Amino acid sequence: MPYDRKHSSKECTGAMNSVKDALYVLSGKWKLPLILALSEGPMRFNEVQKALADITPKVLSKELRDLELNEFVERKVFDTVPVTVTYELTPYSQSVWPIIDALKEWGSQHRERIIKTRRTVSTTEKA
Amino acid sequence: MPYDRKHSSKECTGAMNSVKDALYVLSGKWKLPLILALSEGPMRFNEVQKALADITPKVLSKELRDLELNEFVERKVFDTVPVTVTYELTPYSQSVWPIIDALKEWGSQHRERIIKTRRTVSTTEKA
DNA sequence: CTGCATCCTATAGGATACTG
DNA sequence: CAGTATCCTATAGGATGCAG
Repeated sequence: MPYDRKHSSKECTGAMNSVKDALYVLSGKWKLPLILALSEGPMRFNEVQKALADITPKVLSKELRDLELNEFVERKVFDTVPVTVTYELTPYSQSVWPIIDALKEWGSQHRERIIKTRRTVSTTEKA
Repeated sequence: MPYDRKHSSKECTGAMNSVKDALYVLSGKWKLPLILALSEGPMRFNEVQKALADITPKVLSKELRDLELNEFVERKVFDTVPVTVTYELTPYSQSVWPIIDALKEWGSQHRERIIKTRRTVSTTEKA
């Protein structure tokens, strides 16, 4: 069976590692949607939660801390009563925009074609 | 920090759903790397396994079936002895290339900055 | 060679309740 | 308001062995 290799596997391995690395920080159910949500501007904890619709505080809290760690998000505490906390994107976070954009584009164009292999209901319809 | 990313929350919700949908099919540790690997041309099961380096047959098998379900990959069986099976990308799979590309680009540019929050070692170094 | 069966672990993610 | 604490489930992912 003769196949033809399109390019060297060396190149591919490098690319593979890059993709894996990116995936490492950005994959998961919430990271990218979270960044997308925050692109509207600084938001408070509750507002973010509302924007994400179905995320629980525990998970949201963890995700935000992860994003903070990787400097995508900055957390600001205002000494009011009661305390006010906002989350906003860092300039650095702009670097992931192409990814979100590609995902958004793809999702909007192929939504109908998607075959659900898991039972998790993602968005549009609930049952 | 002024960004230009402000837009109405309506738009944002739509975008969010698109992103979630895309993530639904494409997220996970292997889907995208797998597609990247197969971009070299048709490969046999063992070859794919080698290309992915550290994936087990069970997982590989499942991932390939998922990709097949969503028509990113076509499985071809050749009636030889022993049987030969190849996997290759469908034309449709090209639609996800922008995503892989964005990921690859981002990964290669920000690799050094990544903070590992989990102990899973993704690629470049083992410990 | 291809890849399923079985068993197992880790972790992502969630429900619910509660606190400074 | 902004989370944390606790408990829990599902799933991703892995190890090993075997079968067509």
